[in-house]
Order: sequence, then C-alpha cells, then structure tokens
Amino acid sequence: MPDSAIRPRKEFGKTIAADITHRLREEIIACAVAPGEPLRFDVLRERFGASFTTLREALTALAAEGLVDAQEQRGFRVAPVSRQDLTEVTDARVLIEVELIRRAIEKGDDDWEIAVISTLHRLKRIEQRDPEHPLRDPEWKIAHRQFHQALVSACGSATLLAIRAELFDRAERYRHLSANFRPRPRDKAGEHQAIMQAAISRNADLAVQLIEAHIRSTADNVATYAGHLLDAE
Amino acid sequence: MPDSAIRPRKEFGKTIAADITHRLREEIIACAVAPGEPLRFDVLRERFGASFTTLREALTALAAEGLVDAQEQRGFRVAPVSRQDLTEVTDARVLIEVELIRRAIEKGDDDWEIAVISTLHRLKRIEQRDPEHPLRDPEWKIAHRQFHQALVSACGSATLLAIRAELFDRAERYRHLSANFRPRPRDKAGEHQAIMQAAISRNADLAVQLIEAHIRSTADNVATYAGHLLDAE
DNA sequence: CCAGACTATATTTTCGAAAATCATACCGTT
DNA sequence: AACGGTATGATTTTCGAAAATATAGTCTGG
Repeated sequence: MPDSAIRPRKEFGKTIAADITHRLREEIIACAVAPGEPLRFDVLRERFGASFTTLREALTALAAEGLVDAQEQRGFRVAPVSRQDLTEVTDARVLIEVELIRRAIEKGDDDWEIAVISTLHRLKRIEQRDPEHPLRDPEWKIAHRQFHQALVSACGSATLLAIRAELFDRAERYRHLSANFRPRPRDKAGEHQAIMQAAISRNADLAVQLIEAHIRSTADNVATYAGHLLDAE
Repeated sequence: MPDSAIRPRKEFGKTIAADITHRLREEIIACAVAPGEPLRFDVLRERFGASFTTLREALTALAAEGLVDAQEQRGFRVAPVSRQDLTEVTDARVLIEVELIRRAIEKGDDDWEIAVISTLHRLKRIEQRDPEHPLRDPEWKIAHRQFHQALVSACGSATLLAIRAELFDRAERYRHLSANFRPRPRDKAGEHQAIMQAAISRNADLAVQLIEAHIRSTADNVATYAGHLLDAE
C-alpha cells in the first residue's frame, strides 16, 4: 500500500483543505508546477485525493495570496510570472522588510537575539553539509525562511509580518525559477552572517542597507538567469 | 438565463462564491455583523441562499483578507477587533500609503489627475447633498473609497495596491465601529481637498504629510469614541 | 460535590453527483 | 473560403447528503 493509506492524510493542518493549501503552496513555490499552467480539477483530484469543493477552497486561499490566478468560470491556473511582477514583489519586499528590520532591532529582546543567532547557526550547518544546490534541499529552504523570519519577528506587527510572509513566498518562487539556470549561488552565507551581526549589534542603518542589497541582488540574479522565462508569454 | 432576468443571484461576480464574498465583505466592514461573532453555516445558508461549500469558499477568501477568522474544525467568526489590531492596521497603512502617494505623484499622468479631481468632485457633491452621517450613505462610502484609490492608482504597483486595498477595508471597519458613537464627523471635506491640491500640484512632501495626518487622526477618533468596544474582549 | 468518562446533540467538513458554463467542431449559408 | 449559429464534449461550479469532529449534557465512582 502507498503512503497515503498508512500515513495520516492531514500533515500540516487540521483540515484537509488547509493541508492541501499548504502542500500546493510549496509545490507552486518550488516551481513543481510551472507558472501559468492551468490547474484542472481532474488532475488535482487524482494528485491530492480530495474532492472538487475541498480543492476549490485551497485554490481560493492561494489565489488570495497571489500564488494562484482565479479566472471566473474558467478555472484556476498557477500565477504567471513576469519582469513587472518580479519588480513589484522586490520593491514591496524592500519597503516592508526595511521597516520591519528597523522595528525589530529597536524592540528585539533576548529571545529575539537568540532566535536570530540560532536560526543562522542551523542554516550554516546545513550549508556546510551540502554546499552545492541549497534551493534543492528542503531543509535549507526551511532554515533560510526561518532565519529571515526570525530577523523581523520582533517587529511587533502581526499584520505586517503576514504581508511580509506572502511576499517572501512569491519571491522564493522566482528564486526557484532561476535556480536551474544559475551557475552557482553567490556568497549568501557571508551576507546572512553580516546581516545577523548588524542586527544583533543594533546597527539599524547597516542592517537595512544589507537587507536591501540582499533582496535586490537576489532579484537581479533572477532577472539575469531566468530572464528568458519572464519574457516568454 | 431567465432566472437572472427576474432575480439576479450574482450581482458582483460571475460566480456565486465571488458574489457572496463581496456581499459578506461589505457586511463585515459595515459592522452589520459584530466583530468576533460566530459565522454559522445554518445562518449564512438561510441569509445568502447558498450551500455549505460555496459559503466555505467565500469565508476562506475573507479569512485571507483578515476580515474573517478561521478556527480549524470550529468554524469561522468575524475577525475580532482590538486596540493592537487598530494600531497595526494604522501603522501599516501609513507605511504603504505614504510610499504609494509619492510614487503616484511622481508617475501620475493626465488621466491620473483627472481621476483624482473627478472622484473628489463626486465625493463633495454627495457630502453637500446630505452632510450628516456620511458612513451611513453607501454612495458616500463608495465615492470616498474611490477618491483614495484614485490618489494612489498611478503608483505602478498592482501588488502594493492590492495590499493597500485590504488594509483600507480593515480600517474602514473600525471607522464604522466608532460611527455610532462619534458626535459629529470632523472636517473631512477640507482634508480631502487639501490632499488633492497637494497631489495635483506635485507637492509630494505635503501630500505625504496630509495623508499620514488623515489616516492617524481617523484612527485616533476610533480609539477615542469606540475605545470601550476595543477593550471588551 | 467533583472529576472523568460516556452519550447525545450540534456543527463543521468532506464527498461525488448534478447543474451550469465554456470551448470546440461541425454544418449550412452567403 | 469566410462567417455565424448550433450541437457536442470538456470543465467548472454548485448542491445537499453523509462523514467527521466538536460541544453539551448525563451519569458514575470516588
């Protein structure tokens, strides 16, 4: 018997819909389903083993996050990618992340410092273990996400954190898009280390400068190595 | 086809789910259903004449917008209100709106100027007609929303405009919350006029200053006159 | 009288059939 | 051949019954 018969069906949420939302989100971010590709119910039904309405609920939630494009009466598709969208997501991320890092540095307590340091430590450990293709490693992705999350977690605004998280996901999809074409990842480890140090030493201006450069250079990389995918269609 | 001619079930969207999403959103913003109130399917079913799954889809969409609170396996409820949430929404609005007004002033073309002027004109006309309780007048609400939308529409970022729209809705719910207790609206007409003039004359710094004051004073008003509703639970 | 287990009821969540809608191919006419 | 309309098949959307889960109420043993 395959896993689905033995393993619990709901891994990430209490409801099947929430679980499928989570799984499909990860697949879209990882570009396991191509941008712009139609999401037909027959296919999804077989893949996720859920019914029409449950899938519909998941797709509706992802549409609100900007990862899925709902075309009324004509179904859903994976949100398309474009240079314009990449630019918008990048600019929005800079605007919000810069503000949040300032607030976090101002408000962060001991627990925040510990979270920043420990998440970076885990990230570096994973990078040491397998320094080749970080985006292919699910553990690296989680650790990377958690480090950036930890940096701003003390900002004091759940509202802005939620918006930041959505934008992070949308940006991560672009990183995956270019991962297959990028010859070699640049020195992210050093950048993360520098950001952490600036944050912990409460040097807000420096941290802001580093974060902005980090975000923008990632986006530039995507535009360079996945440009052909952004122009087509 | 004949059904829609007699009694159009779908007013705002092509699908029933999208229509209910829209109608329920307006009801929540207008505080026709109280913050924190449970949204039970029996009740919604009778009220909107739709089935479980269709309602579920609408509630999921509104949960993603922050107007509904989804409690897994325990149904949905109208998103609660609090001082903390009001502060977060206000701060987030200032952060984003200030940036967007700057971009709009920089990029806005003739069409933008026309949109700003004409939406303000309509707003003032409605205010002249019935200057008493603007928030009770659906037309005023729409015109007010459209004026503020027009101001930033030329910013060039659909992504940030969508985020801004969500925050605007969440803030509008707080305005409605305090509307019943506020003795008399302050001089909004004058503020709108001043914002428009600053924008059209491309005085970005002044426009930013006025917008921020506009947003914050509205929030202060809510905190003053609806404070008792924010502390209770 | 209380804590915990059990039962009954209320409510949410999920399912697959059925209705509605869209896309395509076909046909007849000009 | 080009065009417009229509039938056909594919796909989405909606429905209400059925399953799963939570909540309230009851009972029992201590």
